[in-house]
Amino acid sequence: MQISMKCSVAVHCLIFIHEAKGTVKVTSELLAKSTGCNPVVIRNIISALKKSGLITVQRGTGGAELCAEPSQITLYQIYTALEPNGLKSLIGVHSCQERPCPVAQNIAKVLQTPYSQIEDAIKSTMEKITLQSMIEEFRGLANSQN
Amino acid sequence: MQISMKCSVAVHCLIFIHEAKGTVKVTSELLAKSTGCNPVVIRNIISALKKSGLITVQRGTGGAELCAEPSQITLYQIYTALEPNGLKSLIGVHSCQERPCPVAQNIAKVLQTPYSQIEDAIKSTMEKITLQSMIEEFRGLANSQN
DNA sequence: ACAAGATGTAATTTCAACAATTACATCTAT
DNA sequence: ATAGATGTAATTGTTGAAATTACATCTTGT
Repeated sequence: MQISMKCSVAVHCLIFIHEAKGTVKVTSELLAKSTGCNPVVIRNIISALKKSGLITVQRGTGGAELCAEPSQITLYQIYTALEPNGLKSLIGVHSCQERPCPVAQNIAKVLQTPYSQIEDAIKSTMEKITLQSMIEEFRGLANSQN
Repeated sequence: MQISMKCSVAVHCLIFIHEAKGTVKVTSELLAKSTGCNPVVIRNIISALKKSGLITVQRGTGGAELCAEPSQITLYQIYTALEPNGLKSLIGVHSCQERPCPVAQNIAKVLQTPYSQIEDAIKSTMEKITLQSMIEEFRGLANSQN
């Protein structure tokens, strides 16, 4: 599966939560309106972010807040919060090991090294991207919009 | 969508074609047996590789052969042969631009920079991986199997 | 105490993308 | 001509993601 929309929606939510701080109570209903997703989808994403310690959510009364400075939150943290299997799920290998052909029996192992290299490259790139940088980008865009 | 199984199957086919050179005629039927895919799926993959100039296929009589040295064929070439949209298709962004919220209106642009960085990282990693290196890996594994 | 408004999650439905399959036109060597 | 391939369009599963439904649980205000 792809680096799914979930990740984009999560970043959306985190920016929203940060920018709304002190002005309004951020509920799943509100985030659903902003992102265009269903409230339950939002709650699942929010729940995953919470389990990873990126945000706190006030049970019952509602309201989400960041747990850390945006400069300390990386895109990789956000991604892994949402994808328990991590980057493994990004690349697919066909299964054919039981077949009587030397290529079939070894293809999975042959692909392991290249695919790991790709995963590592994605990981280290994601680790360099912070929520802070995305918020700054957002503020620049939002200001020039007026 | 993911770096789909198609890519793994394509590498499988290319190794097969290379290793079979001079021994048997490599038909889509044969590749289908080895990979476990349907012959038509193989023909589509083979057809894409052909259009990119990586292999030649003898129309009518059958038989596929590499067009270049394995050391000159990179994983990135293989991948782009199969995915016309390239790495763009790997990362999904939710659409919410029409919504009356500054975050919603700008999120797509905010994500553009990070996602481009990820795509570039994947691309340059894939460009460093050659069919040659995968064939060597395969031969090492196949030999130690005996 | 209890109603209102939230979150947390399980279960189901919907939907889109991918792969498999069917079908058939076309090509090449014998 | 025919046998054995490739090239592709069209259709049919199949699978996984997202949306939705439903309901249990929590917190605060009254």
